[in-house]
Amino acid sequence: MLCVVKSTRWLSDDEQKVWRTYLLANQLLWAALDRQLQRDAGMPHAYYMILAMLSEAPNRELTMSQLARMVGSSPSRLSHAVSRLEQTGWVRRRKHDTDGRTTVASLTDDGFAVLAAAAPGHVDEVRSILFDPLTPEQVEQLGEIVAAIVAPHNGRVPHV
Amino acid sequence: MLCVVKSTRWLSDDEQKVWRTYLLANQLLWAALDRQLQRDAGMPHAYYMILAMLSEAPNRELTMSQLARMVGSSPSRLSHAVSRLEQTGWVRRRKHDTDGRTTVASLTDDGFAVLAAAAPGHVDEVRSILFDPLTPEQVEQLGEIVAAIVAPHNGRVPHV
DNA sequence: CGATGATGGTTGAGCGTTCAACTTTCCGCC
DNA sequence: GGCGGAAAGTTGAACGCTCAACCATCATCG
Repeated sequence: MLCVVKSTRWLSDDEQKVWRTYLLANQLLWAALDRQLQRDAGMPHAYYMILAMLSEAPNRELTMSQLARMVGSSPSRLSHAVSRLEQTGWVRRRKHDTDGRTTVASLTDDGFAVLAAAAPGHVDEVRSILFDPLTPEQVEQLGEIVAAIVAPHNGRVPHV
Repeated sequence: MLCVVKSTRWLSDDEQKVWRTYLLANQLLWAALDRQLQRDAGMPHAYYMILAMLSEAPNRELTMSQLARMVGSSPSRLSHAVSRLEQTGWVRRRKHDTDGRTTVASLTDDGFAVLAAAAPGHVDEVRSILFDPLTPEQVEQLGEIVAAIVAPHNGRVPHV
């Protein structure tokens, strides 16, 4: 008779250590990133990403759906976020011309200015925490590793 | 005359790609982890870590400070979390015997049971998302990479 | 002994996120 | 044309986290 009960393969000591250190590194990274962005731009990283994606889009505007997919957030989360960004005057909402369901978010000049002001500090932070401590080979290895992690979920970006 | 204005070293295309993919991989990981834990144990990952650290501690109890350091959270965050875990009956608070300032949190039997029930699924999830897609060499490389990222912040765990 | 600062912890308000409804608009098809 | 379902967004409540303020207790040193 086949045993159909899947027994758990626990983590080896090495894996355990990698996992815990990974968690720590992540905490480090997010803490630094969010602190820096909150201080210099008055917004969390998720909001920065929204502005960044909009700034790179043609005419600096995107559908809510497109935007949600690009920053990997749920429709609800994005809607709340854009509402807040609208209050600060960095993003505007308007109805789509032809499709009555969709609304398109556009980056205002104020929003772009804030983004431009925050970008250098943000890049410096990413560099100093993630890239500077690594050798060029390690950066390359990291690239392959994250690619391998993302690969199985081909395209399907989860709603965080 | 020396130029003291630090000009930003922008990310190269390769670095940009690594960074974006890293963000994506992270989203993937946290989304899956939090979804699984929320579904199977009814708690976020931060709470799981609290229970896990307590379960490994002698007599399954730890000072709030110790606990906060181990899970890398601020005193405030931990206090709120433990309050909540107390309401569900998974953790108990009591005053320290000799030092009147410190309070010690202890894992209840219910809390241990919940943790034990959630652990296998959690480990499976970590394995299937992080370790399974990687070759043994890549796991080793990842270990060195995260170690290199953590190293500069020697011991100083940030309050997330 | 008493003042001073350090240590350990809690609290409340505000913000961001999630989750489950819900509305509106569009599409396909009888 | 009208009906059922899919697609696009929004909303409100509950929850977790942050930040600043705060309280209590210990340690030190004059």
